Amino acid sequence: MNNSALQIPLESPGDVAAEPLMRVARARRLLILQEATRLFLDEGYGSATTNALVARVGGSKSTIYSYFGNKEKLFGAVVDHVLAQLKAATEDYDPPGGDLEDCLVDLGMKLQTIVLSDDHIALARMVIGEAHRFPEIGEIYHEHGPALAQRGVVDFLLAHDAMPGASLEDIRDAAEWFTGRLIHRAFIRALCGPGTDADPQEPGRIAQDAARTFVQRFAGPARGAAT
Amino acid sequence: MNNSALQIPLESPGDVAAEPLMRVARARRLLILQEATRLFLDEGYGSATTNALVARVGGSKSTIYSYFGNKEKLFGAVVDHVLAQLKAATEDYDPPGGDLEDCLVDLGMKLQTIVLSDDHIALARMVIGEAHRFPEIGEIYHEHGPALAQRGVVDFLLAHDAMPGASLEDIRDAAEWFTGRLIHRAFIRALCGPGTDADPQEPGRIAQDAARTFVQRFAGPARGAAT
DNA sequence: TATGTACCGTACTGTACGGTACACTTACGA
DNA sequence: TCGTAAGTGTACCGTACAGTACGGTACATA
Repeated sequence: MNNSALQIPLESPGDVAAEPLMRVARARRLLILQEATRLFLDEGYGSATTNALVARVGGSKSTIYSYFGNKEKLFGAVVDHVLAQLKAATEDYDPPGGDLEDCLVDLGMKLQTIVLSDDHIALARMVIGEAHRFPEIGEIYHEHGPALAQRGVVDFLLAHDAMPGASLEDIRDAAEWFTGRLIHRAFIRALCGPGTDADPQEPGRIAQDAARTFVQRFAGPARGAAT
Repeated sequence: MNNSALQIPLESPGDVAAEPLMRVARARRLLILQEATRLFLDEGYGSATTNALVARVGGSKSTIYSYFGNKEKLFGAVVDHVLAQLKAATEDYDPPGGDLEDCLVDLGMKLQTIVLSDDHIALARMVIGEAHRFPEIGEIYHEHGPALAQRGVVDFLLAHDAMPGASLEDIRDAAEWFTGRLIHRAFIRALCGPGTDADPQEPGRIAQDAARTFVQRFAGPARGAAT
C-alpha cells in the first residue's frame, strides 16, 4: 500500500553548534535511532547488522554501543520510537463534521492509512517474527498498536453516541465488527507480502461499505434481540 | 502459485520393513520433515539450526542435506507440509444440520480452532517474519491459508443459500464481515504473543455473536440499499 | 595550557552456523 | 560373498556477525 505516513522528522536537531556537548550528544543519539529505525524496518531484525548501521550513520560502532548497549536494546528503542510516531499520527486526528456515516468513512480511511502504511506493516512483521524471542516487545506493540486502535474506535462510537442505549459490551463487539471488516483481509494480505498490487480504489470502497453497513445494521437505537 | 521447489510427496510410511531401500528412504525423509517442522515451529526459521535438527532426528547432517539440499528448501518443504496438514483438517469438515445460525456457529468454531491453533500461529509468525526474505513463501501461505479460508466461507454461504438474491460481491463482502469479526482480534493478539490467557469462553461467545448477528443483519433476502 | 567529553577508525576476538568432505558402516540383492 | 546404495559420524571450512579494545581527534570549559 502507500507509505510515508511516518517519515521521521521528530524533533529536528535544531542549531546544534551553538549549544554545548549535551545537545550534540542528543542529536547524535537521535540520528542513530532514526537510521536504526529505517534499517530495521527495511531489513528486519535478524538481517540488519550493526556494521550496516554504522555505514548509514557514519561514525563508529563504539558510539552506537555507548548509547544503546547492545542490539536488543537498540531494537527495543526502535520499536518504541516507531510506536510513538504512529501514536502521534493518531493523536491529531480531527474527525470531520457531518453525519455518522461520513465520520465513519473518514475514520475508516484514517485507520486503513495508518495500519496499512509501509512502516507499520514492516514494524508488525518484525515484531511478529521476533515475538518468540522478544515476547515483551510483542506485548508492547500489541498494547500500543492494535489494542489502542480498538479502544480508539470504541471511544469514537461513544463520543458520537452512535449506538444509543447499547451496553458497553455491545459497543465493543460492534467496534470489533467494524475494525475486522475494515482491516482484517488487507492487513493479513500485507503481512504476507506485497502481493498483486491491489485496486487503489479498494480502501475507499471498503471504508464506504464498512461505514454504510455499520450505520444500517449496527448503529442507531438498540434493537431487540429479535429480528 | 503452487511452487516448484516445494513439492512434497507426503505419504504415510506404510509398513516399511517389508519393502526395500526406497521405502526406508521415504520414511527417513518423512521423519526428517516431521522433526524439521516441529523444530521450525518451535524456534522459528532463524533460530532453528541444522545441528539441532540432527540432534532431534539422529543420524547425520549429510543425510538431511542429501534430501533437502539446503536450509531454505527445507523451510519450503516444511511450510508445504504444515499447510497440507491444515488443509486436510478443513477438508473433512462436515457441517451439521440445523438452521443457518447453528451452521454458522459450527463453522465459526471450526475456523477459530484451526486459525488459532498453536501450529498455525507458529507457522504464520514464521512466514510473516520471513516474508521479506522469502516472498514467495508468503504468497503460498496466503493463498493456501487466509485466502483459502475466505473462499471457504463464501462457498459455505452459497451452499446454504444464506443470502438469497445477493450478488456475489455482496456475499464476498459479507464473508469478510464474518471472518473479520470472528478472527481478527484474536488472531492479531495471538501473533503478538501468548498474552494474558484469555477467557476460554471467548471463542464460543464470539462464534455465537458472529453467527447471530450475521443472521439478523446480513442473511436472508437482500435488503434494499435504503435504511 | 590542562582536562574531560564525545566521537572516530580500525583492527580484532569469539563464536555460531550453514554447508562440505570423507572415510566408515549397514543391509539388501544377485 | 561381493557389489552397491543409503546412511552415519566427525572433522573441518568459510564466513558473517555481535561486541570489544584502543589509540587518536575535536572541542569546550576551567
